[in-house]
Amino acid sequence: MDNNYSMLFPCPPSSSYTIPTTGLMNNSQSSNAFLDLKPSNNNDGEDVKGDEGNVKKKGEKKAKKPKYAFQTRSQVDILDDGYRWRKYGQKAVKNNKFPRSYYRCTHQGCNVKKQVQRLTKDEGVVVTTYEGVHTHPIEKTTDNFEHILSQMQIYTPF
DNA sequence: CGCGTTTGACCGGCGC
DNA sequence: GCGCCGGTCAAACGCG
Repeated sequence: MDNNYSMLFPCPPSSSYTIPTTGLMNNSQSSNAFLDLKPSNNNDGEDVKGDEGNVKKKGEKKAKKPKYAFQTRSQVDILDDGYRWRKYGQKAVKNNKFPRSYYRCTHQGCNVKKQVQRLTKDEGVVVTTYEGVHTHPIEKTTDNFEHILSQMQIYTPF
C-alpha cells in the first residue's frame, strides 16, 4: 500500500533551480498562493498569452476549464510538480523558435492538461500552462514542490 | 514487459 | 469555398 515514490528530480540541488529573481514574490505567499488557486471562471476571450491569438473561443455549455500560466526560470523544461505526465504531442509555435510540448495527466479521470513552452528570447525561462484541476492526490511528496514554488512566479490571468 | 516518449498525419475552426 | 494554424490522436520504438 505505501508506495515508495523516489525522487524524480534529474538535477542536482545546486545551481539548477536558482532564480536570479527579477522580483521574487513574498515567501509567505508562495506556496499558499498556489494552493489558493481556485477554479475561478475566466471570461471567454481571456487569454494567458494574447500574442498568438488563441482560436479556442467557444464559451458555451459546461463550465470552462480553469487555465493557469506559470513562468519558471529553469535550465530544464522537465519541471516535476508531483504528478505524472505523459507527453501526447509536440508542436512548433510561431514567434518561438522552440517547440511547445503538450502533456496530459496519466491518471484515470484526471484530464488535466499541461503545456510547456520555452521563450525564444530567454531559453532560461519556461512557461508552463495548466488546464483543468487534478481530481486525485499527488503521487509524491510536496516538499520539493514547495521548494520550486518559492522560485516560481505565478501569473494570474486577471 | 510496461509505459513513456517521439513523429506524422488528421481534424476542426476561423479567416479571408 | 479554400487555406491556414493549432491541437489531438495514433502507431512504433526505446528504455528501464
